Amino acid sequence: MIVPYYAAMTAPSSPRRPGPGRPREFDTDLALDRAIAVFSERGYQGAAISDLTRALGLTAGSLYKAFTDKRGLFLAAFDRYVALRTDRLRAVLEGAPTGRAKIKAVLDFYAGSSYGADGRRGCLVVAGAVDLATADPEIAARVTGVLHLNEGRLADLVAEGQADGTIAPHLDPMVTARLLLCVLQGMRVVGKTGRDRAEMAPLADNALRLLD
Amino acid sequence: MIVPYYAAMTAPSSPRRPGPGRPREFDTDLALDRAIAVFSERGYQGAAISDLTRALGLTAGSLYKAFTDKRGLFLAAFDRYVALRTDRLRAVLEGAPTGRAKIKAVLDFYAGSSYGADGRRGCLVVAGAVDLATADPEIAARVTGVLHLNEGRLADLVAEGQADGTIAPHLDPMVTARLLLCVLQGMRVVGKTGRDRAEMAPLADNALRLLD
DNA sequence: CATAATAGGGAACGATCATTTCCGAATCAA
DNA sequence: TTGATTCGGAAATGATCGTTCCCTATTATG
Repeated sequence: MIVPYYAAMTAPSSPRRPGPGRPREFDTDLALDRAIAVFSERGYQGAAISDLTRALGLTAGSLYKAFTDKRGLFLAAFDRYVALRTDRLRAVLEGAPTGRAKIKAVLDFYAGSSYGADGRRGCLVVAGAVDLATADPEIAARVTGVLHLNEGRLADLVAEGQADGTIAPHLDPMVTARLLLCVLQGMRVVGKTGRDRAEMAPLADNALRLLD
Repeated sequence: MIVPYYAAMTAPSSPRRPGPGRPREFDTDLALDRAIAVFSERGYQGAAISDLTRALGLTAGSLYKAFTDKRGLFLAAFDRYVALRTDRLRAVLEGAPTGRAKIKAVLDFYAGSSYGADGRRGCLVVAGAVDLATADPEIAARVTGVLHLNEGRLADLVAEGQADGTIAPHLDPMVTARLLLCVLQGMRVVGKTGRDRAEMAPLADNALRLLD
C-alpha cells in the first residue's frame, strides 16, 4: 500500500563494494523510501519496529543489521528524504529563468506536496522538528541545519531576483527568505489536515506578493 | 463532531460541584498547563505516563481517575491550550482598531510565541497534527477544526480590513486567510529550531505585505 | 454515627517496545 | 575446499509502556 515516493533519480546512495559475506537481498534505497513514508505519517515515536518491518518487508534482525537501530534507520531515511527533495527541487528550478520565477517554482513545489495523499503523509523534516527537537540533540541539529540551508537558498534566490530586476530591491533578502520558509513549512502543516489542490495551489501565486 | 473549543474563557473550566466523596486535592487547570508543556515539547507518543505523572505531581492512579486515560488527558490539555490561546489572542485583538491592525496583532502574537523557550516548546496543535493526523481520527478532526476556525477568523479580519479600507479590496479573503494561516503555523515549526526575537519579530511586519 | 462515593497512592498487570541472540544460508579470498 | 564474513529470519530478552487493582483517606448525605 505504501508507494515509493519518487523513482530513484539519485545515484545509488550506497556504492556497496561486494566484500566477503552474503550479499544483501533487498534494495536499501527502496527500503528507505518505505521508512520515509512510515516515519512521515506516524512520527518517530509513533512508528514501531513492527510497523517498519512490515512496511519494509524485513525482519527485525535484518533491519538492525543494516541500520544499527531505530534511530539509525530514521537518520538514514531523513538524509535520503532531504536528498530526494533537494534533487526534485533542483530539477524544478532549472526551468525557471529569473529569481522571481524560481521562488514561484519553489512555492508551487511545496503547494503540490501539501494536499491529497502526499499532504497527509507530511514532511519528515517537520515530523523530526516536532518529535525530536527537544529529545535528540543530534537529530535536532540536523533539522535545524536543513532549515537554515533552505533559508539560505531562498535568500540567494531573493538576491538573484533583485539583481535581475524581478524582485523589489528594497527588501531584506534574509527576512524575506525566512518568511518564505515559514510559508513553506506552514503549507506542510496545514496540508496534514486533508486539503485539496484547489485550496493549496492558489497560495503559491499569492505568496509572490511578498516579493513586490 | 464540533467541540466547544473556547467554551470556558478564563473562568475555572471545571465548575466542580462538591458532591459526595473526597474532594480533589490538585488544581485541574494547573495540571493541564503542565500537561500542555509536556505534550508540546515531546509530542503525544513521546510523552510517557511517567513523564506526565512527574510533571503533574500526580500518581498514575490519580491521573487516570481524573482524566480516564492518556488520550483523555491529551484531549483535555488540547482543549485548554486552544481556549487559553484564543483568550490571549482575543485580548490582543481588542487594542487594534482596523482589520489590518488586527492581522498585524495576530502576526505579532505568533511571532512572539515562536522564539526562545516558548518557541522551542512548540505548538500543541502542530504537535497533534504531526503525531495524530493519520493515527487518531477524533484528534485529527479536532486539529482540523481548530485550523479551519482560525482560517475563518482570519478571513473575517481580511474582510473587515477591506471594509474599513486598510486592506486591498481585490484580494480573495479566503485565499489570503489560508496563506496567513500557513505563515502562522510555519512560524511555530521554524520556532522549534531555536530562533531568537531578532529573527522572528520582523516577519510579522513583512507578512503584512500580503494585504497590499 | 453510618453509608455512599470519590480521591490519593503504590504495587502489580499484561502488552508491547526496541534490541539481541542464535543458526542456517550465501558469498569472497585463500 | 576451507575459513572468514555477512545476511535472513525467528525466537527470546529485558525494559518500559499504558492501565488496573486494592487499600486507605476524606468528604457529603441521611
